[in-house]
Amino acid sequence: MDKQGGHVLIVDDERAIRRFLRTSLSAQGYHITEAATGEEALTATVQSTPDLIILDLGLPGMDGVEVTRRLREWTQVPIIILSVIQDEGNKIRALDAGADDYLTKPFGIGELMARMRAAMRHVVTNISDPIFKSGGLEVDVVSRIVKVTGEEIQLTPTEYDLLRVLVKYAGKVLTHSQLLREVRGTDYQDDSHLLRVHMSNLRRKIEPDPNQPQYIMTEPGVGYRLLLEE
Amino acid sequence: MDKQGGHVLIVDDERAIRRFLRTSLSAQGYHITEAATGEEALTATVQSTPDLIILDLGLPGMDGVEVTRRLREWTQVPIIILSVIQDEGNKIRALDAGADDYLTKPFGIGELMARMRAAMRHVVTNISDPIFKSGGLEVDVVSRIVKVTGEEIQLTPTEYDLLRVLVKYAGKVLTHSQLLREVRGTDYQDDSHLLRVHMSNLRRKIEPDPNQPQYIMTEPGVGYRLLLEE
DNA sequence: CAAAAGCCTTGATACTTTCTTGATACTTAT
DNA sequence: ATAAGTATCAAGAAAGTATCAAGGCTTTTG
Repeated sequence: MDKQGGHVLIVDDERAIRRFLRTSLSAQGYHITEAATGEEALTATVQSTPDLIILDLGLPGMDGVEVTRRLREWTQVPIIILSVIQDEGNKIRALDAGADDYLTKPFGIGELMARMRAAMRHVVTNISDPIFKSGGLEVDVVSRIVKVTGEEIQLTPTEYDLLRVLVKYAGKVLTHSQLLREVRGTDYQDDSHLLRVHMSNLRRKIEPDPNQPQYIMTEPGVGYRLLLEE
Repeated sequence: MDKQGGHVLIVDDERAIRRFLRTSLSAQGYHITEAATGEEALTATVQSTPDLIILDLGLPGMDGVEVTRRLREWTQVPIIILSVIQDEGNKIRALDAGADDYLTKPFGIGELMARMRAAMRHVVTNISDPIFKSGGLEVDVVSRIVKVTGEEIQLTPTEYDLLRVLVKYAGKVLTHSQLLREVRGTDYQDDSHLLRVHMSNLRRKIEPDPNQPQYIMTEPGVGYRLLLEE
């Protein structure tokens, strides 16, 4: 269904199963990381911050339930358990340890992917938008809404894109070509006049006094930078 | 495990199964409401605001998938599907319609309860008001009735879907392709002309003055967004 | 079964907003 | 004072938007 599915960590001691999952999921646009043991799974979760974990129950050493428990001490990432064990007690233990779903092998890859989509839905729907704030400036990049001292501001696509890139690298200096490249592609990356016009329009809309910028600072000879404030 | 488990709506046309579930879940401290048909399920969800819904797939009339779809138009309440059908396609359809889990009969009551606990862990939000209001606009997403300043308005299916998606993401900017995808599927997501015609028709029906929209704002170069008021 | 009604889709056209370009003034450092 | 870089204004070009109307499809009705 949806391409660009996100990042999935596959934990299984059997190489064949990892390969099967990697192939199937990659084809659907998921980005894959693999781990073969429980310990590896824990470090891989920290390092690669997956959007979902597929976890085999029967790992050597630290088993799936224990891995789940350890993960749930600090993260809410969706976990889907795979297992050959049909036993109800096992399912209950795994789910109560914090797993989101439990699937017995053999399973259909279509069903697994449907359950993955279901598990990942929870995360997005329940978390409110991350909002960038600096002084009186607020940028909600999910809703695409910009406010200055509580008042909503209307920006053109280019102006908004410019601001979005500045927010993305807030506090850091962005060169003219970096900004142009991110906003209008490589073709325009030398047209700094164009950038200045758009920047002027953007400032007129968000700066209380464009002559004395409060948010977007000019770095002469280099580019611009968005000020970070508490 | 947990007593005082919350409020569960059981939807099944077989009285025996409803009774079995009611008995088992009541013993665990859950408060139970029952429904025998899809239509009853929809009204019961509004009236009793359950924390979780157990939904049989094979209902007479409106089936479980359709009930799920209708519920997901406005609420995120966890839905666990029960079914005698093992077929993978059925599972995928139900999960993609918005169900949280799918359990085939016969099932262990212990597993069901573990899956219920897992499903309820996700939810932070309560059931929202199924009637959206903003200024003089009222959208009842359960009965699909739209009113402007108290007057009922007749919308075509496409117009209603468009409005429903706008309501679902009220206050947020929706791009043309997002709107088209939710309303007509991925095939049409580039046909922005089509979107404009429908949007124009919708506005003619709900906006007092389509030249100066009060509800549906155009975000030039991006898409549309439904205004939130008080 | 045919006619009518309603809806979706497409094309044409007028309209609005945004982008780009050129001209001009300003700032800062040498 | 000059040169290089920066900011702003204004106008034409380009892109995006709103609306009307006609044709085709499906569903409802007589």
